[in-house]
Amino acid sequence: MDRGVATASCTETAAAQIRPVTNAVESLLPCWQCGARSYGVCGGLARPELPRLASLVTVAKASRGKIFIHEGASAEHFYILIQGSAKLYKLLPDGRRQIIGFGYVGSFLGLADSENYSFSAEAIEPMRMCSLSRRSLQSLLSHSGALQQCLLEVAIHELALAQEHMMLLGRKTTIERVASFLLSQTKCPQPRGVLPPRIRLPMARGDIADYLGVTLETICRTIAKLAKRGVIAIPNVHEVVILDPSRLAALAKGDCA
Amino acid sequence: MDRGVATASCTETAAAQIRPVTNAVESLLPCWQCGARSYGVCGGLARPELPRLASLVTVAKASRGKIFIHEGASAEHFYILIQGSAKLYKLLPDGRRQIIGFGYVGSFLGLADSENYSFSAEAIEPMRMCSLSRRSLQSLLSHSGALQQCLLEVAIHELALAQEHMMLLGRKTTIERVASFLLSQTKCPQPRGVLPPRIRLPMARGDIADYLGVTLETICRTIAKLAKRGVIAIPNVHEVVILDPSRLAALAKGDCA
DNA sequence: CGTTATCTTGACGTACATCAAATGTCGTGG
DNA sequence: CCACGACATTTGATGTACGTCAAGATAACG
Repeated sequence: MDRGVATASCTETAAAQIRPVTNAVESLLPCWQCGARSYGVCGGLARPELPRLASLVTVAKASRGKIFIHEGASAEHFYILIQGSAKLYKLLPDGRRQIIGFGYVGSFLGLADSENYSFSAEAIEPMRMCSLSRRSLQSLLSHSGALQQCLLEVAIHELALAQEHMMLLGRKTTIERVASFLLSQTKCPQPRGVLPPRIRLPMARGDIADYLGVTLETICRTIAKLAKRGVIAIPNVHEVVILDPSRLAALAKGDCA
Repeated sequence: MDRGVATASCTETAAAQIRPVTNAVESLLPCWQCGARSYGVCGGLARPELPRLASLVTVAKASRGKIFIHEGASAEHFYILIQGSAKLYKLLPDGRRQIIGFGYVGSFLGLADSENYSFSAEAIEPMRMCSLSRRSLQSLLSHSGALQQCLLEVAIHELALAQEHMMLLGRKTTIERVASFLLSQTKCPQPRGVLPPRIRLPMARGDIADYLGVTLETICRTIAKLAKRGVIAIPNVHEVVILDPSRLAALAKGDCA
């Protein structure tokens, strides 16, 4: 049913393709990669649906610190992150900030329940993303039940994450928050070839603080405490090694002191 | 297109109806009512789709205190609340509780991103709800793009609410939390004929506390403080009158002290 | 290699939790 | 109808986890 509309060609090395459609196809290659991971939108799409997606998507870059979604602005575009990472946050009038989540490779960003974004997004590291206009997404959705299904699953998953985070923010102590955070990071895309216990923290301490609802100083102290207790080790500021996973898990659930 | 398969019988008073199909239609009447409100799932459904929905739904009751969704249990059913209200919550092993939301008339409850519920739900008041098996919902979704669309919107709206709540739990002071909560309650279905400034709080103080991430005592003190300042009045424990809406809104956003 | 941002550690203050007791509310049965 | 008991709410007294302020150490960057 999908005959060769020049779908394929999916490796980085095959850049020497001739037909112009190739570029579009290439832009969607990362979606396949995301799909390999758990919750990318593209992961749920069947092969025949990808060309249409590819034809509507453009690849954009953002350097560290670039704010590419502005809370309150008209929600014209959606993004699928294909490289780097981002922080999503909301602000109060006086500048207090709550980071509501981080975006990694495969994340779908920009879902809003009104005409406007309800949060901002800023690149933590140099970033690449697929950009999709609102109208394109609507068109895709109306043509593909699979995509709709997929997006629903993504939204429901995000909702479950948000609920877990509410529990953290409302009821957990600082050490439980940090333990939970470190554990959750182990489930994020990690650089290849590194063993599971070592995790990368691309974000600043202040970002972790605003994500966990405490201050920067408290984050420092708590991470130091975990290290002193031998639960983790800190080779450098942006990496953590989990020495005692089960104890960390127990701490995260508040099972012990 | 759906002829009378003599489905349910659903109203308390009109049990003497003759044509079997009437009951089915009637059972879905409350959906129409929800639709009048903003975010009921049924609200987005076109008339021709309702009979199919009605044929798969059964009406259930729950008395005050009844836990009808158990965190961790297999997610076999979804519910659409048609009367009363409920609290949704998660627990930590040691009993700490975070209420992640309240359900009112029109709420769709039970969305889970795995085979199991990720939260519990308990009736705050005597409750009636439409119950829908997981397989029924899947069947409905596969037949109706409109329903899928609708459910996506509901999920996205819930997500936005959750994000707003994260901001509240992570960064707002107690008085800001209470002000935000009272304001949000003004947007919930209220008993007919009552003027907007008076809001009903069916839940206990302890529920509000677990929703806002503080203690019961702090809730009492803060409500009392708002009353002392003349922002609200408290005719009785389960009702609040907003005397100064703009000041309450300012407090909720942290705009002033 | 200097400049600046980020991180870490310490000293002190405070908003909220905890503990405790009085008061109010509601359902039940005498 | 009223009296009783159980439970919810309110208010007070005290403790503490975390925030705030400040200074120094380390890392990032041009």
